[in-house]
Amino acid sequence: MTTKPKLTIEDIAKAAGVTIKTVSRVFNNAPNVRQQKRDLVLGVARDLGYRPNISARQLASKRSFVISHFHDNPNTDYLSEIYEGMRRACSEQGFYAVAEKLAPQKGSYRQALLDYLVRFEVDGMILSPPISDDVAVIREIEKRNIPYALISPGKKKKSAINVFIDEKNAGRSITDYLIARGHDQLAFISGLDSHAASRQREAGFWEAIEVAQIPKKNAVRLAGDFSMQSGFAAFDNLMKKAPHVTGIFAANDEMAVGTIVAALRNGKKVPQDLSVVGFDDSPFARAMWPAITSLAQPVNEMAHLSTQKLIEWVHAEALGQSRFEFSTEIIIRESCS
Amino acid sequence: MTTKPKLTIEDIAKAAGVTIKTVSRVFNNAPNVRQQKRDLVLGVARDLGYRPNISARQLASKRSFVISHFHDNPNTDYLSEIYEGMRRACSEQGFYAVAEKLAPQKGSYRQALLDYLVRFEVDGMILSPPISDDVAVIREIEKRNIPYALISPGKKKKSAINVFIDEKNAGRSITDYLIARGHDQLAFISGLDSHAASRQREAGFWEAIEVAQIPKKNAVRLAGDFSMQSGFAAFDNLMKKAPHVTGIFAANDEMAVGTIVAALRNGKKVPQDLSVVGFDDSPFARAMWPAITSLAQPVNEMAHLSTQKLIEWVHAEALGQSRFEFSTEIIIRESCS
DNA sequence: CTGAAAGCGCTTACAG
DNA sequence: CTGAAAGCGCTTACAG
Repeated sequence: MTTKPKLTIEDIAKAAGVTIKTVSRVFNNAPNVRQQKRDLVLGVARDLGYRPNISARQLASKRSFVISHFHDNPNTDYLSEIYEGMRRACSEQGFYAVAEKLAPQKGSYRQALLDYLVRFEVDGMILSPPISDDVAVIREIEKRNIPYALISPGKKKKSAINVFIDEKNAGRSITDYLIARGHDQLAFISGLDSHAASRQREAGFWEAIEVAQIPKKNAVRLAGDFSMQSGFAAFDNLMKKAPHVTGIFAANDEMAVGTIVAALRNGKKVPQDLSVVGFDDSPFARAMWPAITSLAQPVNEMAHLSTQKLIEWVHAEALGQSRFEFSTEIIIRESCS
Repeated sequence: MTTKPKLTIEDIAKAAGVTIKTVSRVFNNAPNVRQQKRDLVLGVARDLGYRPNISARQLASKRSFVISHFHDNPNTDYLSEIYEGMRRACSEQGFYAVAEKLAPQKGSYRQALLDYLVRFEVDGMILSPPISDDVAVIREIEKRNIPYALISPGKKKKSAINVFIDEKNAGRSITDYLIARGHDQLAFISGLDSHAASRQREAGFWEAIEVAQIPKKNAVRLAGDFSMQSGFAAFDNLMKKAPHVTGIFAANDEMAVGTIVAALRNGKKVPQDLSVVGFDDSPFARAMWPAITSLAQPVNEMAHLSTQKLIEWVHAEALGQSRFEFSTEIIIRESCS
């Protein structure tokens, strides 16, 4: 590409009347610079349109300035929210965001991760479910002292950044919502058991039932795996096991969609004959007809904060606060009456 | 992160008994190295586990080694296929793949693109629909002499890499499929008119009808915008305008899903009462119930080839072959009888 | 065609 | 706390 006369750290130093060391410090958020000088340098840099050269920083500092999200999850809506949150935080701080999909055919997570870590020498990693609970992966990362963040882990790690919602409480509140609308014959469609979130959401479901003093026999658990197909199957199962159920809580929106489609095929109207609520507030939930009432978690913000805290950790070379809980909300639409 | 003793170009040069210049040439696919020496160097590098330091290359060569996909398209399945294809090609060649989502609230494409180009100094860009037909964006890229590739452009550019399928022919062939199954009352649900692909698929639809000598009045066009909601609306429209239609070709799978859901809600069975085919072979098509017969295009491969050719262009500093057509296939499932 | 050296734009010990 | 200098690992003119 065409190279216009590129500003260097020296140009800024001269223009601000300081040494390049000071400029370097300012751009690395290092201590020992008076606020006044910091503002001066930043002002000059902004006026001149200076941006530090990433390659030079990488080479000199032996850092990669790469934050990587390692994942194996077919939910592209979820993944793209994470990527977008990461990308925002990275771009604010002069880092690169990389999303690495694990190709299952390539062998084990562990081997793929190892290859990856050796290759890119990332400065920080973000893990999302189900990898955020993969002890072998976490062990490899810790062995290399790479700062990392866990999004929605089943088990929080003291030595990592943990960003999460209260899954149980979320499951509880959306079940409370079903109950408040008058439903007392309920079903829960689970996700994959390997995702801690599914188990926790289920715990919330049962808690709501207990608190509302609904007899346990009036509630049923249907096994799913987060896929739309498992939502179809769950509905079939429901018709066999508990056809009297009127309120369903699916552990994610895709299964809610599957359940609704299956219900329609069987001549049931949603929400008149059957109320269905989902989880995630995915584009799906908005797009479906009827649009799906769903519990929303701020995935984009969670990824953004994870990345910010990760970058702070990289700079400070020490982990600060390690737990960050986000709140959720129920987005009310038409699938539950 | 922990730094193990890092191999440099000098270590490889010594081990192979050549100068660092030769090693550098080998890793840049530069000419003037005998095949024998090339193999020797690559062999030594592989044995020792050497990888060139990207930052050093960037700094010395003034290249960024970044290939960027600039997009504004809500279809995350499509986007993730593109990203994955790019990422594979980049990782094979020591480049970075970056996906940049245009935040619509930030103002015009053009401004966002400018900010972006200045900021990252990318070595190559990939544009996908609808941006692959945005003349203002293309003008800015050409002004800066940045190599770029267009995925599925409406108008091919001689000065760019064009990777595409024959959209019209694809639309023709899936319509032929509907006709061959005995349907002679047909509907086409269009996508956004700003996407050339939708117009071309429609042209194929009408061609098939003409060739099959089906009276034009037996076919109808319903306006959609690629969203699931527009599929719902299209079905409603269809019931008003042409309730006798039995075969529907939706310009993408999301609209096919919407149409099917709407049909189910209205007590119609798919495919018994209504056959529906889609386009893209998205995860949606596979997951729906009934699973959707759809025209598949190899998006991942298209992105992979675009990126490979882009990197070749960057290295050679000249554009080679500029047009690459991919073939498509119909994936037959249950939504069309 | 090949070799020795300068240089890319930063960061980081190391003296002062 | 600050300044001058070395150095990160490559590529690229520039002499030979």
